[in-house]
Amino acid sequence: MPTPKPVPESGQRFSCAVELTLEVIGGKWATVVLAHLKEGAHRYGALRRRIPGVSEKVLVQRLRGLEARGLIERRSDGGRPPEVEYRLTEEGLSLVPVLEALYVWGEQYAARTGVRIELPD
Amino acid sequence: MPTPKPVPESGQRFSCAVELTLEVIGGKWATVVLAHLKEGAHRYGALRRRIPGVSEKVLVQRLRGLEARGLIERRSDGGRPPEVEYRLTEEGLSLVPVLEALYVWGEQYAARTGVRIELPD
DNA sequence: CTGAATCCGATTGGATACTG
DNA sequence: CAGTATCCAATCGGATTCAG
Repeated sequence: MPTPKPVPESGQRFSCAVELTLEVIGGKWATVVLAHLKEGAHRYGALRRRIPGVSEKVLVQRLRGLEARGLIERRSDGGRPPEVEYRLTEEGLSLVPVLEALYVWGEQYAARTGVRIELPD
Repeated sequence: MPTPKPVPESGQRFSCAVELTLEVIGGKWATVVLAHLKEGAHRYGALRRRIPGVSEKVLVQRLRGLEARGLIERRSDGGRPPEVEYRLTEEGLSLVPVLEALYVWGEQYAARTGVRIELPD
């Protein structure tokens, strides 16, 4: 696995490995985006439809942030109308076990509590 | 496993199981607290020393929130000076695979990037 | 020792309108 | 189609002080 680019803000202290992980994939939507990309490459519009709860601004912020961290890759064909795809990088693929764990727990919690998860599409 | 108490805010919509998980254990410090309690019961002061990056206010907020969600239990002996212990509930124990995944990824990322994790104590 | 209370700034998130 | 640009609200988080 190639070494990823940007190490978290130097000068920061981490007292637990979980703190570091959260520094990289924390926030309300980063893991949701990654969980969808785990299923394969998605176009921008497809991500929007699959994550209706996030605003465009925040979605783009997350995509740019994850790209800067080397977890996802953006591919544009440069045509008109534009066609842009996002996919996990090799580095991003290393997160699959984390994303799986988050997904499985959510499913089980939903089943236990009766919370409904309504998939778009 | 007993059904936990408070289902996330009714009226909210979840389009992916990961969104639901994040609703329950999202935020900057919740998983860090849980990861320490995964190793066994801790007194309040011990948690503070192990998580030097969090302020007292936020630590107490997280402890109260996780308690309300039924993920941790607070036990006080009522003496003076007081002695309070926190531990994972059965419900909280269901999160262990998630916490493990977050921890393992953080350790590997630290090794790849050279980030140092400095344990207190 | 285990908190509660207060004040405040920083960060995040959301609605809407606009563009190549 | 895939974004930008603004403006604003809400939440999160930090430092400090006080208390039983």
